[in-house]
Amino acid sequence: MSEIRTRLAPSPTGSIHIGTLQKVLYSYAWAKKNGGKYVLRIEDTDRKRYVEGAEEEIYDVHRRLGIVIDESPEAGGPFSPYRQSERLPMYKLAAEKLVDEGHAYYAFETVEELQEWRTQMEQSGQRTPFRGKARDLSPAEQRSEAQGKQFVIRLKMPASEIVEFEDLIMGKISVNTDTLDDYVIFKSDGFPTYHLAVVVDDNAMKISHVFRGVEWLPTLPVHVLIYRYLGFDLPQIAHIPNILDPKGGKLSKRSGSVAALDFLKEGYLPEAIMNFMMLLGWSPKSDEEIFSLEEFVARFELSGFNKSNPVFNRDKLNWFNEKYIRAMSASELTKSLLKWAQEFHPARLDGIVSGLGMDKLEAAVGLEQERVVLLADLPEKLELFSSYLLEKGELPAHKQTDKLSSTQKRAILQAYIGKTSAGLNSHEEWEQAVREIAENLEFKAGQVFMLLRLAITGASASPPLFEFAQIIGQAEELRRLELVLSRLPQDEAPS
RNA sequence: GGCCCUAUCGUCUAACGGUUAGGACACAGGAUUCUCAAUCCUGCAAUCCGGGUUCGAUUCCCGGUGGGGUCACCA
Repeated sequence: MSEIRTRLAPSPTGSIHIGTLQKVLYSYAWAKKNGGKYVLRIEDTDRKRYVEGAEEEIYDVHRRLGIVIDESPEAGGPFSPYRQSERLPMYKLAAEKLVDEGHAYYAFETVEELQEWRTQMEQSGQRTPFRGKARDLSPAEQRSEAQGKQFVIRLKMPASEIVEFEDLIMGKISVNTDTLDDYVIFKSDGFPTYHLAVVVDDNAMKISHVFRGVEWLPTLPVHVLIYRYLGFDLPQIAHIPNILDPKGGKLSKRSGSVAALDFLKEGYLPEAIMNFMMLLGWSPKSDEEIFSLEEFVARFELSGFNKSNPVFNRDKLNWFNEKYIRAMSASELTKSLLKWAQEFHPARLDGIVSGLGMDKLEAAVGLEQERVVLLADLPEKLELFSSYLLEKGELPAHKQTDKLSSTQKRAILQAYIGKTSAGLNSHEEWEQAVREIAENLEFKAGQVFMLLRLAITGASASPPLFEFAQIIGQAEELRRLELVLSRLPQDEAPS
């Protein structure tokens, strides 16, 4: 069997869409599972839509995901160059060959004429496939007419032919050529269109399997015909269903990010994003759901695809992210957080880091680890440690402490200060002490815990108090308590 | 509108003619608990509709309906 070679063939026209991650994942996994190569080819034949920096982002995203590209413009390879704009002569040759053999022809309709033709079609409520006027001229006649004129080269659709193809995911596809236009394969600017370039390059680069979006299904017969006319063998092709927006239609910004990098910026981990994308449209034989990239590569097979369009489900993505965050050690998570902040939100963590120092930061992250969904949730939580929310404010109201008078609150806080100053060295000892206070003063334990939480953390939701206090240190703990005490109203009618 | 693809809980999906239609997310309830989480348990919830084929259809065929794609000198 010949080598398994897959490719990603993006156009450098903007940010990498989250959906193309699926093509990356499936292409990469299939190549690696079979000891083959994953190659990147840049399809930059549209000069108008070219975006500076887009190619760099493609490498960047791969690096962040930990996916190594075997052959690319950057890495080189045996089939260089890997940018279509640098491979122009090959397409021209192929196009001329098709003309010579009667499978393509020079067409002279101008853009305006075509536009007019389309409007006419639209008005008549019909749309017959386009056929150029020069399609039946001989190659020689076409070329002489082309002298000094603008022209394109169009594929000459055969009459009433049923083109059949076996798709890896969709199964048998069949289309009648009478419903297809004479597609432009070579533009007047000297660049090929996708249809020609993709066939020429996949063949030249010995691509064995193609994973691409279903939007290519309607033009698949065009590609099949070009392969046939050029005498090339067809690769195996899998048309991946597009991901839909929860609100209907294709995934769009109204439901959040769509660019892969934006998800990273939001605080999703690469592992979680990949894991989520793997399973949108593909599933393993087992019920397992958590896969590292390596595990996915090992398990990936072509039979697990679903044919219909999946809906993007953020709750599930969030669940994956939580799982991955919890699976990390506190120190790994701290590193990820620091790196994330540095890249996407510089200065966001500065106050926290300088306030806590690295050791305490890591300990605090460890405490908050089970309470966050995104990396982005962490800074706010960590601020409870590095700065006191009640520096200038009042003790927050809470249903558990509402019924306590100032005098009662004062009694509790003073009793606690007494105990904690004497030294409480373990979680158990600490908890025992608090419960004793509640018992002695005849309050519910819950009330006492909540009052202390409010006073020490400044918030009604926090990590366990003893562990929290350990991190901020006894001096800071006492300072916070004294501050609250000093602010409690002196006179108050008993409730 | 023409052409192409598609259809199992709200969502992601499993079940390659015979299952109490399975799992996961979400949701609800409970256990645990110093709050918030986490964790564990339980529950709710699906084969789009109509015809065939068959002893028997989620599964095969046809039609309808819904969804998606495409109809550029863009990919």
